[in-house]
Amino acid sequence: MENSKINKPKSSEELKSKPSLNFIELIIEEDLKNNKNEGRIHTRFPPEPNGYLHIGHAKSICLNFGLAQKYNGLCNLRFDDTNPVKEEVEYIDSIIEDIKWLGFDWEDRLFYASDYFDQLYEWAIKLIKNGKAYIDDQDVEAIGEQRGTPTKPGINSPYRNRSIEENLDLFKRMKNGDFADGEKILRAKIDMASPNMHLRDPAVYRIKHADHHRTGSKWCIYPMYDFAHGESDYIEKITHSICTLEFEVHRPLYDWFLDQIIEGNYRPRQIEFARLNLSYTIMSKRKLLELVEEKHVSGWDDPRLPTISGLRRRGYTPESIRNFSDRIGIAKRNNIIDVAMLEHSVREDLNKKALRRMAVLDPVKLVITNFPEDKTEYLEAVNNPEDENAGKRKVPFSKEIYIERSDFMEDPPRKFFRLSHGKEVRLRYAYIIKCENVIKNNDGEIIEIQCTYDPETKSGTGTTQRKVKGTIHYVSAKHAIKVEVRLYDRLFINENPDITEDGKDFKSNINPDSLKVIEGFVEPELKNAKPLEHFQFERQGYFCVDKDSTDNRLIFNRTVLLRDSWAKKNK
RNA sequence: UGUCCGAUGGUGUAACUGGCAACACGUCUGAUUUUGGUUCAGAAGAGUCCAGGUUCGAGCCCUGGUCGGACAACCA
Repeated sequence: MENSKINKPKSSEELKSKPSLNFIELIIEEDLKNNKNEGRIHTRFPPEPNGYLHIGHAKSICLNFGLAQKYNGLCNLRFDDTNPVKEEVEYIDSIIEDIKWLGFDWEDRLFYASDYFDQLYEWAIKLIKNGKAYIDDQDVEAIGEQRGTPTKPGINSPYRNRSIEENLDLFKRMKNGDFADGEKILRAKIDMASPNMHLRDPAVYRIKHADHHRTGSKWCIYPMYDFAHGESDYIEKITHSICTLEFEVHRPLYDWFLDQIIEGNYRPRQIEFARLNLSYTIMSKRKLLELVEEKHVSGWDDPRLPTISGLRRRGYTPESIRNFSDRIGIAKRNNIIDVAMLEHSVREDLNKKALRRMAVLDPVKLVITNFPEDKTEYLEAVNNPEDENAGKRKVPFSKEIYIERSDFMEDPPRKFFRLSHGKEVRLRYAYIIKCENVIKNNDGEIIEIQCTYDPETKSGTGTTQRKVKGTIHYVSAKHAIKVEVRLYDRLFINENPDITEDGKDFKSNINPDSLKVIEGFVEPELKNAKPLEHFQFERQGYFCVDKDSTDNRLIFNRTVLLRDSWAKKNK
């Protein structure tokens, strides 16, 4: 009878019908099956407002909000604002803007840990009353010394066995402002010999005479993360509290604090996953701050930064970031994702959406000698071959045009499909031209290319039998708009910017050529382009209008290059 | 002489309660193409960290190693 199980193949139908789940979804589905927490799924995204959100946060946002959507649950936005000296309103605003932009909605569930300060204070008193917390008079150093090391147990504080009454009184006086910062601290009474450092009587409440962005001067004591976080989850009825791996060691403490207050069957569960790492990118908030403050970049929204606001300004779309998040998956092992994956996600999205335009970024003048002097022809051009609804436009064409310097070569290699002496190419949407002559200046630099065109080869007439291998883009000289173009490249030279020579820090790996500002010519259709609009400059890449643009001067940011198998082959 | 976590192609993620490894990115061919883009067709690339064990059968289970990561803030 056992044999019936032998060699039973999986049918491909079976495999298709079951989309693979990540380990968190596996946990959720198990919980659902057991009707845990009445079958509710409730997650939260809990940023600390001490910096701008980055692509790593986007992973977490997509995870938390995505899980809620998938399982018909809810996801709260909760600011973890328990440390007033590090947190600022500017960050709150940017975080809200970024999550909305990514396309997620917390409805009326915008919360702050500071909303719960009263309740948290009550629970702290409960801890004291139950003999689970005490006031320590020692300073940071003394407490640090007593904590031991991961391999050496700590020792008890001399204040560990104060009476409950004294603790209660002292705690109240802490709250009332009778003590200076650091003079007293409330500690959980757990186990100074625990192999888990976080269980060695961790801090619960510390004194900070600082105004809070929401509670003003009401408090001069503030709860620590470990205490506030789990209890806030409990207050909000969160079922799955998802955070990154470094909090794994905190989980026993998360559970311990919960144990002190929990009533009934409902209980939130902390689950950890591996944070996102991207090659050639720095993700640490502290280091990003450093780049901003030391002006290595123009600000938090510098298009070279992996911040959400930077990516937005660079020209990334919310869809591309969400798709990226889906693609990279969720697991517990440390990872470094190739930025090529991110770039693929934008190209994929922008290919479908971006209107095509012609732009010459490194211009050289080309004169069509047999084209009438004052004539302008308006040629019909497709706005987006991937989207019929995008329509068409007219592109001006005249005797003098600009083409890309790299589209002409005097000594072309094999398989060079562009212009060279005596060779022909098609001008996109226009005619086939033939190079007759080249004019150089005294330095040997080409300043003008002279060509003839064949009027019989006009695009779209369908009469042309002649085939040419290459098609190049151009902009009519007298119709061209001069614009600024910011060419971005990766901010760091190293795949892992943290690997440096001895004595140097990650900033020694900054790519000196991460930004090149140039002037180029674009077709007149672009005249009224608005900030954040996306375009594909044909044969070059995707570009996005920068917010620094004015009526007189358009500025484009290069989002990403087009794939270029020719360039790759010739590397 | 600690505790916790992890280990699958170059990268990342899968493989449902064990049934000889799939998908995506990347790479390389070729076709199509008025974007050297897109699209399409195809290829190469791992035998799952190591050693044992259980089993008809192990990437999945067990034991022991190895390697990597996290933890000693009155930060989150």
